[in-house]
Amino acid sequence: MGSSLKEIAERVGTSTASVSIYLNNRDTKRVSSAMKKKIDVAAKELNYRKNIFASSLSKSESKVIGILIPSNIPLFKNGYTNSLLSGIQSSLALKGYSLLFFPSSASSSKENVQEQLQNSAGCDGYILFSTGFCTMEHILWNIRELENTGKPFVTLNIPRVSKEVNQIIIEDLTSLRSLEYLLDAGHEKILLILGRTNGEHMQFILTEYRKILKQRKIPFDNRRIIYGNYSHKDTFLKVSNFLAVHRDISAICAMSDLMASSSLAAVKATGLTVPGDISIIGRNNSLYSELSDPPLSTLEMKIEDAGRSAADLLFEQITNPATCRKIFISGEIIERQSVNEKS
Amino acid sequence: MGSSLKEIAERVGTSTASVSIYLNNRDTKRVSSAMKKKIDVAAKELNYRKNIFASSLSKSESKVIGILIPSNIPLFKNGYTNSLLSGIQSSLALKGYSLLFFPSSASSSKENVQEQLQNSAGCDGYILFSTGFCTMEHILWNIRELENTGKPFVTLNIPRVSKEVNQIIIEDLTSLRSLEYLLDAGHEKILLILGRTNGEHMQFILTEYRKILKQRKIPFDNRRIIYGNYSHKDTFLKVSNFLAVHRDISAICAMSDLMASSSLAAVKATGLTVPGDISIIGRNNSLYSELSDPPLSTLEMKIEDAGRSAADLLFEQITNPATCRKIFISGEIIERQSVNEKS
DNA sequence: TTGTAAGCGTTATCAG
DNA sequence: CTGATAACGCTTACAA
Repeated sequence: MGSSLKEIAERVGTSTASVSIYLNNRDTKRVSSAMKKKIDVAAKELNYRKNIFASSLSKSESKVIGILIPSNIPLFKNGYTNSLLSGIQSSLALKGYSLLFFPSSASSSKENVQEQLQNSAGCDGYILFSTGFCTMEHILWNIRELENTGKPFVTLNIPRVSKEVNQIIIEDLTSLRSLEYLLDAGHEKILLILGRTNGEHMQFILTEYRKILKQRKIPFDNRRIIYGNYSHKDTFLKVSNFLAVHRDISAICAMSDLMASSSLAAVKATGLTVPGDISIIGRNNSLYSELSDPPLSTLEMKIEDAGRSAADLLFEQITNPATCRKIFISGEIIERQSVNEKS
Repeated sequence: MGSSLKEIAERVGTSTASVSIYLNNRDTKRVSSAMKKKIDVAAKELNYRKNIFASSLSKSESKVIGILIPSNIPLFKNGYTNSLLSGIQSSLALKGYSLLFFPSSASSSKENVQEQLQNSAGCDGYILFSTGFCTMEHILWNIRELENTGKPFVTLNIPRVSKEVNQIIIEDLTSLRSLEYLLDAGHEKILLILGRTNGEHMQFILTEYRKILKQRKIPFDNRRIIYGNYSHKDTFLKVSNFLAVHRDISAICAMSDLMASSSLAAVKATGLTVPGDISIIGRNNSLYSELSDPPLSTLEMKIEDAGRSAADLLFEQITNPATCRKIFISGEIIERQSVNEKS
């Protein structure tokens, strides 16, 4: 039952100072070994456990990292975000840090982060996420809020920002490397499957898309873009509808493995074969791509590495504050059996 | 920069008490509206944010729930655990609770929880997970540790325990309902694909397995059990090897959708068809089962519901401590296109 | 080797 | 309406 240092001290007849010091450093010379034993016994009997709030307050160091996610949709549902988190946690846990996830009920991504930050003072640092829903304006606002805390923080999953902030930049977040891979394989008529119509990420990708087409002198055709909402059903339906009308494409480039899988299902359903008639490439190297029949080639984005890097960078800034850094994570194409050379 | 109530109070010429009370209740009558405005200005200028550690210490209430996971392998990697967490978070966030994940470096599940608990006093409650790796002995030990904290807690993902503890019992964790479904469809020679050889869950399932076979007067055949380690490669390999020798089975019952998908791939690779030659059923109703070709029938376990229930029960125990409760979550079979009636 | 006491930032009580 | 002040439980000088 919530015992305190004071209770232990009283029981063994010493000061809280001695108890605290011993419990935090069993090798201390400050406490006699007789007293050490007594403390051990009392601590066990009283079920002593350190109060993290008292300790953090006293030390002005909490070993707690606040995770700020600008959305109030349920956490831990998105495979992509989970990989990021997994990377973060695996690295930070080694260094003895806990992770704190705040509640939020606001509706905009801006207010969400603000709300989470409201009761967060005392954390040793923060990691700021962004999602596909965020606009650049909100992202910058959130960064400003975070700067005002005076605590170290790093941003993750956000397109490159000119501001002087610690950033892990997942290059392929805004690249179309997988599209270029198809292009290099000789495909020209390609169906592009994006996630959502809104959000900053997709804007970057669209810009990139036009740039690539221009470079290769391929006309831009609005009809060859589909928004699959990262949903199996949506993607399946939209690709099916597309194929019912347009059979002239030779490849599909999807911005997630899930949507690639769904496209695969749609292609098969129309009687076409992969990669015989249509080549498909996904993104993420998630299990979906590996389990598909045929296994899908994909753009592995090194998401977990990104999470780990974020943690490492944050740790660096906490222990030894230095000038801001931007770290780039670049992925690679995983070749499996869903892409053919186009002759 | 970490400003405090005191700074605000000094700047506007009042006491910390007034500032605190106003900031926690904007409608208070204690503070004059003139003073309210001044406080607002100062709070904004100084970037005031409440220190969660000081506040929690003072109130003896933190609005923080500790999540105890008896393993130090990276979190957020397992789809099953993530669903549980998602359910928990979605419910607890509504009630204003934060989630705290502690680091741990120990090797045994018992020491892990102990370590996490060590610095955890001050949380308002705990949720104790168990994994397939835990033995019953460790689980019970962990529960005892938790009882010693005197704080409310609920256990999740643990087989039913006779002790008086709050428990969310996921019935299908230890059921073989999907196997019975195949049996009911007329299949008798069934390949059972379990996860791991160790851990308490699988022991329960094995016991259940023998019981069911006995009831139906089907001989137990050790060779018809494969351990897929929840791994695609392992499962694919082992099922392939199995089929190379034994072609007499008519169905496969896998304890995860992933392993079901992998089995499907293996079956197809040998030239057999699903469900023509072999029926397959998975477990979890994850996207894997939906995306497979053909889509796999599966046992939906209502994992997220379990997480939500855990959160709700914990909240109930925090706000209005009562006698312990055990809540049962039962799943249902999702019928898709991978199971045929065996004539 | 040990005890005393100040302080961490909030909240809550109580007297005005 | 308001200001002192004593908690909350722990850490850390500083003294002894």
